[in-house]
Amino acid sequence: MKTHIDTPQGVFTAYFSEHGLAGLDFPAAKPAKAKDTGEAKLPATVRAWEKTTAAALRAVLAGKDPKALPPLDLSAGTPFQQSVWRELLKIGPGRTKSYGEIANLIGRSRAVRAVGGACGANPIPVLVPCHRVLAANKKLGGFSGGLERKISLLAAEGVTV
DNA sequence: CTCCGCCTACCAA
DNA sequence: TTGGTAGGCGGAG
Repeated sequence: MKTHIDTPQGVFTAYFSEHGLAGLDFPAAKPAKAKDTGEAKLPATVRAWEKTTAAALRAVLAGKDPKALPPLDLSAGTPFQQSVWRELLKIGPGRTKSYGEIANLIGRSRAVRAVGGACGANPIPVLVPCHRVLAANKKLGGFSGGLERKISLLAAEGVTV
């Protein structure tokens, strides 16, 4: 199910499955809709997750470490992608790693390019910090959500490239 | 099997 | 330094 989360950077859209947060979308470039009243119908569990998600999201956007994350439902990804995403969760605010380092950490030192693919397939940007992964030369690589966003997120954490 | 990608290391200008 | 490139790997069709 889908809900909207208000942040200083705009309204994000969160998707929840029966297992937890399954996806997150950046605010639409153009303001699609203004309000959402469907939240009143959400099950208590989902509302709790949403609350945690909102707090965590705002924390990261502010460059801080989220105290707690909602349960994440990464089941949509392949085993390889999930291992990459779990590795990304270990990167703290203001810290970065290269695609090659991630590859090493998950035991696929040569699968560098594949790691990039996994990052691009990340369904939960921001909370699963795909933006803290830079190219080998410590330069910006790419970012499916738009390089602008990657730059902003890093800037909020005090990282410049 | 083929094609593509948020990569890299390497080699030629 | 900049630019082109081939290798390597997982995912999608």
